[in-house]
Amino acid sequence: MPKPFSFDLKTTDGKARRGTVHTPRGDIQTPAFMPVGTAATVKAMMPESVAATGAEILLGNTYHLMLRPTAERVARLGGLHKFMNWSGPILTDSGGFQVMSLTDLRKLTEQGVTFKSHIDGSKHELTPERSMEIQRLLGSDIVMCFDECPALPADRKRIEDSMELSMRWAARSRDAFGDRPGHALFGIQQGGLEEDLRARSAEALRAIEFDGYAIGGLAVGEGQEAMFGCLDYAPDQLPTNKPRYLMGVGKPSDLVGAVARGVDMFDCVLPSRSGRTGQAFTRDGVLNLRNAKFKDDDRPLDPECSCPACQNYSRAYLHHVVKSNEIIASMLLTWHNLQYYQDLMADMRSAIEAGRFAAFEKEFHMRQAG
RNA sequence: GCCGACGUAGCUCAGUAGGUUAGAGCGCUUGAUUGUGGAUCAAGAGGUCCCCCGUUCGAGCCGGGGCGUCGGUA
Repeated sequence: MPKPFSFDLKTTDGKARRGTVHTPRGDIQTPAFMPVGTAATVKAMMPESVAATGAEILLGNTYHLMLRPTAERVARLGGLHKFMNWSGPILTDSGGFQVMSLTDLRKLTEQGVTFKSHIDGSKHELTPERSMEIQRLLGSDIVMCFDECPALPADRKRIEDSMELSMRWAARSRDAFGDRPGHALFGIQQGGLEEDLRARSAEALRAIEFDGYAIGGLAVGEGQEAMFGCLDYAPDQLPTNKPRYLMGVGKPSDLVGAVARGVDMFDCVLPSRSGRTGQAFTRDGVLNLRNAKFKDDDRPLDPECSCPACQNYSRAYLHHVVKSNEIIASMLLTWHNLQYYQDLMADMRSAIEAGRFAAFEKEFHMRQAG
């Protein structure tokens, strides 16, 4: 059987890596950005439009889908790909992040987490075993370990205990996942901003063996400088021959800095959420389309962008529909932001291939600042 | 013409026995947003309390007059 899931590292430039993740549902060129489609939809986007931006893989979410419409129903209806009309690979988060983000609605034990549904208040239990089962029912191509992720800042004891729990859960996730050719299981490194804890976490994960390794627990309140400080060593602690995925990151400058430090994959709600709140990422920095200064601005959002928002509409129009709360505002700005993110990743891939990533990084920062 | 109600922020309205710097919601002007609770949060600007006179130590509030809006009526 041909390698059903694999990673080819093609070339490196400094620490930056250019590779390809092969899956039965298609290849993913890395460094890659994965749009977030929490509830079986990238909000405000048709799946074919998401594909048109160049995205090769999407995220789905265990927690949200288990509550509604439930994993069993998705399975009965033919799996998540068919259900949401996305034929490419899908990575599913395990619900671990909601352990943190829904902190008021959950109870944490060694066994797992009990959530109170934010929809109707009903109780639901999530364990490593149940998370694996849900992600299998969804038909996820890249399954994430069930982990726990403390918000920062947190004291060392809390971070250490949490990391060790996540490592025990990683082992349980591995056992529960079993052997599923064509489907990958990624481990998630924790350890906050403590280098030795990160090292111990990486060691534990490498001993278990995964198809890819995520760096979790970052971009949770520590700031970019501290995050980069951690990324100066964290990726190096993970295997070189497997994809490295920085979870939940980030702003364009976060992506560039993380690629420079050896990260291959990203996901973030920022381009889609910001699109819905009027914020646009462009080659010349961030624009907030709510701002009154765009009322009479006849220029395109980003003249170098190929997306429909930039090709067919003015900043004045985008301002108007944002202020009027029109649905098309979310559609156009989300599309633009996702296009910009994909273009940024493509530019980084080209720069690495050409061995000029350092120069790219410099130019990027100059334009964003200017 | 007469009777009645009303007049406070851009809008809709609160405003407690008359008591410091007059409030709310929405809107407006900004900012935040990182493994999405279609979420949320933060900051700011904005007032001749319709006008005049009076009572009072002190008036958005009480009295008189005027103006305006709305309703009723002839």
